[in-house]
Amino acid sequence: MTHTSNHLNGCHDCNMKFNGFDTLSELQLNTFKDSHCKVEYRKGETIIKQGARCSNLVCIKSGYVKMHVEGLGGKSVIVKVLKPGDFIISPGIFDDNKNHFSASAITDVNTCLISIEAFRKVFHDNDNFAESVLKHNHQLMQTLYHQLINLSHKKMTGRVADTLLYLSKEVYESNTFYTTLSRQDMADLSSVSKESLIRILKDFKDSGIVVVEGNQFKIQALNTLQNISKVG
Amino acid sequence: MTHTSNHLNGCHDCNMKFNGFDTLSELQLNTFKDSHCKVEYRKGETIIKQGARCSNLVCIKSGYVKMHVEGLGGKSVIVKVLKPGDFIISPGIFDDNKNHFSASAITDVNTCLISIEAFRKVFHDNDNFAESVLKHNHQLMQTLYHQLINLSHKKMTGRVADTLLYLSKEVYESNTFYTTLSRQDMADLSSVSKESLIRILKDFKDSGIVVVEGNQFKIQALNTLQNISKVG
DNA sequence: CGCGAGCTTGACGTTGTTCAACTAGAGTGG
DNA sequence: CCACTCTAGTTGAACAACGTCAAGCTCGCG
Repeated sequence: MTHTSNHLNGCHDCNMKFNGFDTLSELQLNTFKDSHCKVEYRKGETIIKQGARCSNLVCIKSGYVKMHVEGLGGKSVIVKVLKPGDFIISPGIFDDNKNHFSASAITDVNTCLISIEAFRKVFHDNDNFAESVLKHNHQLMQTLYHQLINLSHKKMTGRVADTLLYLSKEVYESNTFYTTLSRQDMADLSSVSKESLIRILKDFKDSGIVVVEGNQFKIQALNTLQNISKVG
Repeated sequence: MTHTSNHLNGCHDCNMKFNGFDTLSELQLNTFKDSHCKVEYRKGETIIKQGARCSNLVCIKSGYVKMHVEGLGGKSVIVKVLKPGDFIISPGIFDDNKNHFSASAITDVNTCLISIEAFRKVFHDNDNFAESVLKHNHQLMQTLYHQLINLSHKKMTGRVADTLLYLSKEVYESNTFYTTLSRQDMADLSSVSKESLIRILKDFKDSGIVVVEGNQFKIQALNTLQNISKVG
């Protein structure tokens, strides 16, 4: 053994935090621990690059990460914002071994990287973990369906309202939040141009729906916002 | 046993055809066979209804099925067109047990329905099957990413070109094909209005890129079409 | 103090949806 | 066999939505 139990206590803690890791035996946790790397990314750094070979399962211990798909002409769509406790399984793991999206740090981020081999092994050994993984996948897929509807049927105001609600409910879990996402990021999350996002944010601000102070947001009229999101 | 081996020969054949079913043992195939129902749907019928509880894994033996997400005001997006050999695992199976999309027959369709319990059992018993399922999932997810890019970054002509290429390459596997998708369906697949789809189709026809005769299509200038798709 | 990156605003043109009218084919019932 | 209706497809014109461009602004930082 190259690792002692003591040396890895920190990592043991970090493994335990993730959703779906609860079905793992000591032995399986050790498989992860043996393969893991603790890596810290600075704000702005790319963690996963679309098109590159995928080599790791990325677990986020602290910080926030945007998961985005790069399209034509340098444009991209942000699919999801990840927070501590989330992990990223690249959808190429059992397929073409390539990443089909990118992930970038939007704050400084502490991660625990687990090798694909270790992941594969545990996936095969523990059917309950396999179920967790599939479930995790399905939830991501539901996010994607939701995004599809958003993009194709809602107009800008609805999508921006959705973004604010998403950040408030799912990501920062508070009616008031400070985000490190830039306006461009928020635009990518809503699939509108940066300028349009700004204009709509101003509208919301002028009509007293939200308070905006730079990157500090406060949702004042939750109902109105939810209604805008619903109607489109 | 309520089923004899003889009685189920037809079904044994049908199970064997599906991608990812190759890792199943005789015993596991029997688990599926015991739970299965042969059901025939007529063109236009709903096979899976979004929001309803999911009760089956649907395997398509013959015919074509559109998989679509229903949005606001009766609008919907078609995510994928399924053909013989494909199967549908509802993303709610290990989660909220609900369907997050609908599936409808666009021709008469023969299906083999396998109960979720049987699926769950085999998923847990056979780790290679579990891997197949995850892989299947990942491929679907890649389709969704692709769609996201399409919707947010490409304009109409690019999306319609994409639809034609998709139908030609992935679905009907030929440069000339007859589709049972209506114009509205094709519009939903491209996320444009029916009127816009028709206009663009006319443009393509007038510039000699495709030959359109009702629902019969022939792609003449593949390169041009691919280019339109690429540029957006 | 001046520079640069990100943010904001306005004006403008394109894109694509909506509405309405018209057409063609496929039943349906007298 | 012929109106009659119903649905799907098609076309045109008007309008709204949205992105792009260009300019000015703000704030942190050297």
